[in-house]
Formats: sequence, C-alpha cells, structure tokens
Amino acid sequence: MTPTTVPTQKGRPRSAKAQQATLQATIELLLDRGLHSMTVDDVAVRAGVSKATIYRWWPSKELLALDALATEWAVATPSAERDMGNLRRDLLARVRPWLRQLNEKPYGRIIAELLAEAQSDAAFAALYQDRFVKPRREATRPLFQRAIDRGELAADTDIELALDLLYGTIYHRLLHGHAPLTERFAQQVIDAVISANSTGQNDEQAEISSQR
Amino acid sequence: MTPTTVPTQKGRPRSAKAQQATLQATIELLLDRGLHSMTVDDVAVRAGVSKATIYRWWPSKELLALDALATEWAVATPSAERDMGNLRRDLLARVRPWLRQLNEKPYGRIIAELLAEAQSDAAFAALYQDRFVKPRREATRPLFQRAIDRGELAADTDIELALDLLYGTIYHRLLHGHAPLTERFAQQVIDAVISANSTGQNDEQAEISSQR
Amino acid sequence: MTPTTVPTQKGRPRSAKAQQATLQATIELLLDRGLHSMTVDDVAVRAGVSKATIYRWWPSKELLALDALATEWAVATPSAERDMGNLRRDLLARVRPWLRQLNEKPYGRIIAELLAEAQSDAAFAALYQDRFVKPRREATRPLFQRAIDRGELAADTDIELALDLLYGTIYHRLLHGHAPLTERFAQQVIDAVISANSTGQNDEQAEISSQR
Amino acid sequence: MTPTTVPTQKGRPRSAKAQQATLQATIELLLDRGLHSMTVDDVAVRAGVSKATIYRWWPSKELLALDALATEWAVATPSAERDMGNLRRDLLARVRPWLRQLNEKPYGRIIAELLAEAQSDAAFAALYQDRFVKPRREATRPLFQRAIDRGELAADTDIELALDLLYGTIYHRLLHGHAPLTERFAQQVIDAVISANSTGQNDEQAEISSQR
DNA sequence: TCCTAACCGAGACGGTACGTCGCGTCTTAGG
DNA sequence: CCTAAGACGCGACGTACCGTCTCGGTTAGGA
Repeated sequence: MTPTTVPTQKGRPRSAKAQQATLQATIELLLDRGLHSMTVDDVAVRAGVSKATIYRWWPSKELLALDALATEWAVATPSAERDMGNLRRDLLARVRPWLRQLNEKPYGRIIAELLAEAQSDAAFAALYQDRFVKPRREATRPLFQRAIDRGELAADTDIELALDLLYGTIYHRLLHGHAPLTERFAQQVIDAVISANSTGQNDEQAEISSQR
Repeated sequence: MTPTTVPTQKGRPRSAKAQQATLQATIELLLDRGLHSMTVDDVAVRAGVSKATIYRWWPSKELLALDALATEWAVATPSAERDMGNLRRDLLARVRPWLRQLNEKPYGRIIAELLAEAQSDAAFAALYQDRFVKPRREATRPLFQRAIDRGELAADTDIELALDLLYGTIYHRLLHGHAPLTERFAQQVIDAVISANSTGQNDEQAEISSQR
Repeated sequence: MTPTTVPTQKGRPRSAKAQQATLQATIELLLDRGLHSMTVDDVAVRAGVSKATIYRWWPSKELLALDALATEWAVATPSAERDMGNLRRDLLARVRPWLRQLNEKPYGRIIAELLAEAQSDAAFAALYQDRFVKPRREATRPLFQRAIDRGELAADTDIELALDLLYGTIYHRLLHGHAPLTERFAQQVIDAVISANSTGQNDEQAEISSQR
Repeated sequence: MTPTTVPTQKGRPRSAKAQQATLQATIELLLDRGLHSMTVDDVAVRAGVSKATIYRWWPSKELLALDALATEWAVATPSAERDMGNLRRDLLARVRPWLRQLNEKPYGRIIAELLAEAQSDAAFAALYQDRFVKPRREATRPLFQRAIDRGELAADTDIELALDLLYGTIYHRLLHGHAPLTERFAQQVIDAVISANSTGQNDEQAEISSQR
C-alpha cells in the first residue's frame, strides 16, 4: 500500500455525465445570449447540475465558457490534413471549415467576450492562446513552409506576418461585423497573403479567385 | 440663423466642467483597470461628480467608456493630412500616430471590452462603428483611391479588402497580444497590402521595407 | 434711515399667486397619493412653479405638506361657536364638521404621515402641535369648563383626560381604519366621555343617544 | 404526519442566526434612529449579514421593521392571563406591561412610522392589523364580556367602542406626545371606560383611582 | 423713464438610499 | 467522496428623490 499513489479512490466517483451536460448547456447558452448575459445559475438549471459541482470543475464562469467553446470546436474539427498541391488550396482547405462554422452560429460574440476577459487576466489569456490561437497557427505554419519549399513563396517570407494577415483579417470581420465572412472573402484574403510574398510562379491564383 | 434651433437655452446650463472631469476620470480608470473593473462610483468620486449626473448624460457605463475613449483619441488626432507622394508613405503617415498611441497606453484592453459589449447590443455596435471604425476607414479610403489613380495599384483593387487587411492585422496583434505593434510591423503590413494589389510600378517599397 | 428695519423693499415682490398655486397643488397631490409618494417636482409642475420658488418659501417637503393641510382646513373651519345649551350638543357641534371633512377626503393618510415625521423632528412636532392639536383642544376646553360650571360634569373633572378620550378615540379610528367615523360613533364617544364624569343631572344624553 | 408538508427540506437551511441578528439589529436601529433614518445597509452591517439576504426574506425595509417590532414585543409579552376578579384589575393587568414597555424605549416613533406606511399600502396595513391591533383587541374583548356577565357592565355595552376608547386614548398620547403615559393615566382611562358603561355595582373603582 | 435688485421658471447638480442582480462559497441531506 | 438544492457574503448596478445651484428673463419701486 504505497501512500503516494491512490489506486482505489474512496467515495462517489465524479460524474462524467454532469461534466458533459454542463459543457453542453454552457455552449447553448453562450450561443443564445453570450457570455455576459449567461449566468452560472442558468447553466446549472439547464444542465440539471448543481452550481457547486460546476465550480468544482471550473474555477470561473469565463473558464467554463472557454472550455465549452474549445470542446465544441474540438469535436467538429478534423485533424487530418493532406497536401492539396499548392498553398492556395491548402489554406482554403484549412480555413474553409472554420469559416463555415463561424457563419452557422454566433461564435463571434463568444470569441469577443473571451478576448475581453483575456485582456485583464494573464492566466486566462495564456489559456485562450493555448486553446484557440496557437493550435490554428501551428497547424497553418507548415503550409506556408511547404509553399516556400515548393518555391511558391519567397524564401525570406515572414510566416508570422503571413499568419497575422490571414487570421487578423478574418478576426477583424468576425469581431467588427462590418462585412460578411463569405467564401469569396476567404479566397481574396488568401490570394492577398500569397501574392504579397509571391515569387510569381503561381499563376493559378488569379484565375480561380476571379471566378466568383 | 436656423429657425429650428433655440438660441436661448432655458435653465442651468450643463456643466462643461463636470462633463470633462467625468470623461477624464473615466479614461484614466479605464487605462488603469479596464472597463470591467472600473466602477461608476469610482468615476464619480475621482471626477468629483455625482453618480446621478453621470447617468444623466450617459445611459450606461459602457457608453461612458466609449465616449471617453473617443474623446481621448479625438483630441490627439490630427485631421490634417497631406499627400506624401506614394501610397506607402501615405499609409505610414496615417497609421503611425495611432500605433504610437496604442503602444503608449493600454488602449487595447478597452477596445476589446467595447468590442465585447458591441456583440450583444446593436445600438452600441452602431455607435462603436461610427466613432472608431468608420472614421478611420473613410480617412484611409482616399489614400487607396489616389494610389489607383496614380497607377500604383491595379484599377480593380478591392479597397474594402485592403482596409480589412491593413486594420484587421493591426487589430489582431492589438487584441491578441501575441506580438508587438512595432514600426517594422507597420511597414510590413503596409507593404503586404500594397504588393497584393501592386501593378509593379512601385519598386521603392521593397527597398525601404528591407532597411530595418 | 435705520439700517435694521427695511421699510420699503426693493425689487420684485413675492408672487402670492405662486404661493397659492403651490399650496393648492400640494394638497391635491397629498390627497391623491400621500406625502411619501408626492414629489416636490410633481408639486412644481402641477403648480406651474419652479422648485426653487417652493424651497424659497418652505424649508422642506414635510413643512410644505403641513402648511398645505393647515391652509385647507383653516379655510373650511368656522371659528364662530355658540352655546348649544348642554355639553353633548356643544361637543357634537364642535366635532361634527371635522368628522364630515375626514369622511369626505383621505386626510387621515396625510395626518399619519405628518405624525410620523413629527416623531423624529422636534421642531416639526412643535409646529404640528400648534397647527393641528392645540387649536382644537383649546377650542374644546371651554366647552367642558362650561359644563362643569353648569353642573353637568363633576367639579373635579380632568378636562385634559376628557380631551384625550374624545380626540384619542377619533384619531384611533382615523389612523387605524378598523371602523368608520360615523355620526353614531361620534355620539357614542361623546356620551362616553360625558358619562364618565357625569353628576347624574344630564339625563337627556341616554335618550338621544339611544335614538339611533 | 401531514402529507402536504415535506419532512426533509432540501438545500442549505435558512440561517436562524442571520434571521435573529437581522431582527435584533433592526429593532436596535429603529429605536435609535427611527424607520426613516435607518438604512438597510446599516442593518446589514450591524447584523453581520448581507443586504441581499435581508431582501431575500423581507420584501422591504418597512416590512422588516414591522417584523422586528412584532418579534421584540412577542418575546416580552406573557400570554398567560388570569381573572383578577373585576374589570378594573383585569384591564390594568392587561395594559400595564405594555405601557411599561412604551415608557422604557421609544417605540412610539416606530409605531407612528409603521402607521404612516400602512396608510398607502393595503397589504402592509392588513399585516399591521394582524400583528399589532387584532391580538390586543382580541385579548381584551373577553375581559369586557366577563364584566358584562358579572353584571359590572351594562348588558348593552358596546365592547368595540370600549376598546376604541381604551386603546385610542393610549395611542393618542403615545403618538402625539402631549402628555406622558403614567400609571395614573392608565387608571383614569380605564375608570372612564368602565364608568361610561357602568351599572353602578362597582364602587371600588372610584376609591382606588383617587388614591393617587 | 430707466435702473436695478429681488423675484421667477427651467433645469442641472451633489448626495444618499433604494432594491436588484450575479458571482463564487457555504452548508445541509442523500447517494 | 460526490451530488443537488439552495442560502449566504460581497460588491456593483441603475434609479429616485431631496434640497441646492446657476442660468436668462421678468417685474416693480426709486432715481
């Protein structure tokens, strides 16, 4: 009987059901009303869970929301990724499902509210980065590297800047809502990012982008 | 002159001092603690103004914050603008003072919180657009048009997209804070936006941008 | 030119019209909503008078109310009083018009609210006594004295107690509202007060009181 | 036993300590400053209780005050009551402890303020009746009935009127404060009420009342 | 006749308390 | 030990009303 390890835990085990119900109720309420208007009591009632249980698993409403959104998106995101042959297609394949998601439900509001929270809470900000920012950038970075290797992009291309251009522009429309996140918009942004660092070998882009 | 306006106002006039003190106290507290942690009572105390007076003129804490930031920025913003000869210089002249401001004080946090508020309040969103988004875009749009007229940019350049690329990327770093808003960053973004729509007549850019 | 006295006052004289309109508006609002629910702004608007003017004449809402009620009652109260021959008739003649007034409009509420105010403000209490309590007692005291002189009441009758019995009982019903202030009630109270101090010479009372 | 009541209550039970501390703090502040000057925040601080908790159990400051006074008086009131042999002694035994209480602390002010509140709020008035008026009248009524049965009072004595005379006179002095609530006063009022309905069989009264 | 000082209506202001709301913690009984 | 139920402390919100204060404009009496 080693005292450090606890092979058999006493008492009632944690309810996975309660956790799932909480996250589900949270994302529903977030989409319905936003983080600010959602109350933890609401979540508890809708999930059929006690408030104390919620706080046993998540330290604050904001972190619950973050977790709920991350879970929601993790489920639907296909991790598999294959080489489409050129950067334009790679980026479109990468960005398209996300944009589709963003257009389906009002996730933008949640993102904005998480972002606001992150401004005053460094720990939260770090978590936000880990769950929402870094994964996307890390998944996209190789696409650019591949394009450089292929000779599509200049060797001195600043990949970080390219990522900022790509995602910054998308976030801009998402958060400010002054224009929609259309398929055409996605193509235009991607074309712009590519042509800003182009070596001139990828003529295909202009043609496709002018289709629609 | 105009018959609709009443030249002689009845009653005690609104205290300009109270208004200014309120806005000043608000922006100070916003920069110090952010919108969420700022209390209207705090503002009242610091401004030497009663809470009732604050609510007489601003319907909510959020609208007060919006007004305070708009006022703060309106003061320091030079409206005069002259043709620098080429788009790159024009855009740099336009964007540089703002970036300098953003680097001086933590305005990003306030922007993020206003943006969050705008997500759930259409009226607030409209006001936010009017005070922060539209002016900047409208002031920048002619610069692009001039560049088209000069032949620097292609005639079919999508100016709205160019604006999104420019401001979106800046906002992205401002809000996510994953990288600083340096002078070099500004130049890179501008170069990228230009080269994405370039006609090839403006060789100057690459040289200057590679200086530093 | 005596500096202490101001024989001829310069400037615009006070507006008697404003004063009257204020008192009138006040009593109307008092009867309609009571002192607590009446606001000074309401009075000002209804009287067509500025709030500053109201506070130039009356130091507080409560004192305005007190003045308004006193004025209302002073107008309708006949000061003439004649000997009716016996105490019973004297008291009835004295009390009847007041009871009639109390039944016509909800003055009881105002009285209760003034009384409440008087509990915590000695100066107000003194004024309340002077305007509402003392006059009535002083006008009633001689009636009892006359009855003693006539031999209707015992020589050692405690007039103050008699006054308390008479007015206390009326006030009780007025303020607690557990029973109405009927004519019959008035007769019964008066009969009780008299018979408590009776010498046995005033047989008339029982008969009349038993009429109805 | 009763199927309607739930034997096992769910959740954290209401804190009896918080309830008692609130009522205690309230009555102290009421006696110290009166209802108007008492603040709910003050009560919360003194009771070591949050304001929200106070409003969770009492809908308004006024109802809290009513409850606090009723509780204060309920504690000190002996419900046991025995036949003293004649009405005079019965009434004195009934009234004396209350008058003693009224003379000890400034309850009159509170009563006046509750009474004022009752004027504009029917529900409050009903509650006031139930807690302060009815119990006392109902406890006193049998004493009069007993006296009628004994032959001390006339068979056609109007008990309600007698109650009004007794309590009305006491309330009058309590609220108007023009004279003190002495033992002698109590005796005089009681004697007056009795002699107003006397059959002439109770000679004892005059003697005792003239003792002091 | 015109000057001027006290008045007036309008309405903004500082202050104080109200009653409400939501977060995150706690205390029960029960599984 | 975990859970549901729900009471609790804390702190901020936005509202209401009081009594005070500035305005521009009005109205007599004295020069």
